[in-house]
Amino acid sequence: MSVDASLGEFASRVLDVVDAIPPGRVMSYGDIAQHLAEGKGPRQVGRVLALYGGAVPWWRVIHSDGTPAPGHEEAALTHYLTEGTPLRSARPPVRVDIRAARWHA
DNA sequence: GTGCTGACACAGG
DNA sequence: ACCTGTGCCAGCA
Repeated sequence: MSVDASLGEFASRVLDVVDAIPPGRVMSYGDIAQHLAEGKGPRQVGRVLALYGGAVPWWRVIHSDGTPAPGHEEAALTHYLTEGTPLRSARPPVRVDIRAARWHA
C-alpha cells in the first residue's frame, strides 16, 4: 500500500519509504535513492519530497551531513525535539546526529 | 537539441 | 562553518 497511488512508481516508493521511517530516526536523500536502487539519484528523491512531501514525515529525510531540508529548519527542529531525535546541534545550523539516528529501511 | 535549475553528495580551500 | 567546483539525473523553457 503506497501513500499515493496516482503518482509515478518512483514517487510512490519514495513516499512509502519515508513514511516507514520511525520517529527519532532519519535517512539521507542518498540513502533512500540507494535503497530504492532504481537508477535514480538523490536529487530525484529531493524533487519528490519538495513536491509531495507534505503527506509524509519529510523532516526525517536530511542531507548526508545531518542538516535538514533548506527553508524548513525551524519546523524540522520542532519535530526533532518532540521525537527525541539525536542532535549534534539544536541551534542553527541544526544538525542531526546522523551516525546515531540513521535508519536502515 | 541546448542550457539552466534544483529539499543532493563529495572533495577542496 | 562557509563557499566553490564537479558529478549526477530529471524537468522545463
